[in-house]
Amino acid sequence: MAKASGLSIDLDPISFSFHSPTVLNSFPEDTTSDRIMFPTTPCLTNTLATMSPPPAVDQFPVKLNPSGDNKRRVVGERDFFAEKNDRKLVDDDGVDSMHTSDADIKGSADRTDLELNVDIGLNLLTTNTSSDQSMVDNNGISPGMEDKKANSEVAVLQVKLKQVKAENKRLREMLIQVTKNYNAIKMHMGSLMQHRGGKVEKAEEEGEDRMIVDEKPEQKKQNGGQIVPKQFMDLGLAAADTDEPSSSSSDGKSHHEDSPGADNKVPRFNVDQTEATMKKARVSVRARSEAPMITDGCQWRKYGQKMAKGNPCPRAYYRCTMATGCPVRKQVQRCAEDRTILITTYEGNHNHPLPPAAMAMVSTTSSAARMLLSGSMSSSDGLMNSNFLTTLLPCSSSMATISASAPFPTITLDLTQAPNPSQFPRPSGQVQVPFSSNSPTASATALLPQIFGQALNNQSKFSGLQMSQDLEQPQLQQGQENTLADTVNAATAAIAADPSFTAALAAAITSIIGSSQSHPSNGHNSNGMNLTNSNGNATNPSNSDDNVGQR
DNA sequence: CGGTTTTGACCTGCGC
DNA sequence: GCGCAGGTCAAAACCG
Repeated sequence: MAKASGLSIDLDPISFSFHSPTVLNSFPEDTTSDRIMFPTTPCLTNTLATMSPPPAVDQFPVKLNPSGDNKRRVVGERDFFAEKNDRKLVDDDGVDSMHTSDADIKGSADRTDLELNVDIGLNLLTTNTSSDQSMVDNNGISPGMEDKKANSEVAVLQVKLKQVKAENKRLREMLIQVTKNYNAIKMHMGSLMQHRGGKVEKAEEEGEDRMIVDEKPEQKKQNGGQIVPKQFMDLGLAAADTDEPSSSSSDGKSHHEDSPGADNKVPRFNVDQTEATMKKARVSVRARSEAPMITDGCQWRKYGQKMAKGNPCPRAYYRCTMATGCPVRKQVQRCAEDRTILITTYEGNHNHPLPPAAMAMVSTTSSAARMLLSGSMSSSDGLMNSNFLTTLLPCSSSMATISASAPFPTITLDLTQAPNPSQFPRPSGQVQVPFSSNSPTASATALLPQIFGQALNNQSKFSGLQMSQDLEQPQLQQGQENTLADTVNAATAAIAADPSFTAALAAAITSIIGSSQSHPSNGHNSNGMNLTNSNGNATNPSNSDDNVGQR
């Protein structure tokens, strides 16, 4: 799949860029760092190790010109040795135009190719040093053979030097691009943190008094630019792997137990804030299903049920039982307005390996939560949110809602048929992107996590690069918009036109892959975006029956 | 019999 | 301080 190969560099700029500052500063000297993930790096490193310093070529003229003239020879002169010894030697300009015909050149090139093949096997690079000169001169080898041998070495070195230069050039361009991306991300995060600072203060009063709220960008720079990278890494893989158990959002005890192991080099503001927020971030999925739960591949145990205000349907609480102490929980509740709609809300990160069937939903929740947090850190970050949504939606043929006003940052993925956005009340500050679709069936609901997982997984990989490019190259957005619009239209048309939902899903999945490879844009889609006034959960405020205690 | 579900009690945060 | 609502605990019941 495209996800696995070829896209790793382009689609995962965060991990690269965020690890890169140290490497970038030392590159290319620090070519052994495993943080450099260019596929060609090992080759380059080896090549540089054997080829550097390149001026080693200058040693050969000494041998090639016994007269003591140390002037450098050029490669084009090497066919001189195929001629009679009485042939005129090259002039001081290193050009033998008077005696070199086109046939000679071609013949020389052919020989060079042949010699290259032979000489590579001889490993001449490791045996021919300046200190060998006297030994070579005295070991009884005829001058002709010696010259020919040296000539082939020159050819080998010249070719390799060309290759190295070309690779260096390519890597330099990539390095420049990566550096740009990194700087853009750093700047963007700086602005996000500044913007976020005021919002965090209130949360700090709840007990996280060790956070450094007023940290300024200058202070971040003094930390070697590691703050932003570290934070994002923690949000990503680390969050899924190291999240400790009992991260109940209500007991609050875990908030004071998870800091001792934190990296002291990282300001607590970032680590604590993101960890605490990550635990509270939620991903809600709305889907039509007759089943009591949507199939997501995980094992759940119901630990509670409660009547929620404004909804006659009870809310069930589940906790993941695939591993002891897994902090992941979910709530399942039917929509008050339409009881065929099942609302599943996920919270937390699994602390154990997952079966393939569960990976999709895990990708969905973790990626959505990650994107939600990164996007919600700034209300002005329209790029992020729209970027996320437009990537998500081409495959979902539904509606995604980001709630910044809810108690916990929540993103709602609406997989139900919702041609009329006003059908369900929405919280204020939410962004909705309606898409036309056929209504998913209960069986289709089981497939949706896979689709979302793919989409969100892709999104999580390219978001950083996309964001940086958005910042640096706004002129590209128009073209990307077109690409996205095409993708959206194609996916929507495929879903709408095909009566077979399975076929439509295949088309949608194809569009996902295509969109990820073609750099989906953050632009507006053809279906538009609109702001609505609602508040995130599908409860009906007018239905104020107090059902608590009816259990 | 072990795992899961049910359900009343309890805890916590928040608004008034 | 009080009540409300959301969330969790844990014993009992249930199930395969």
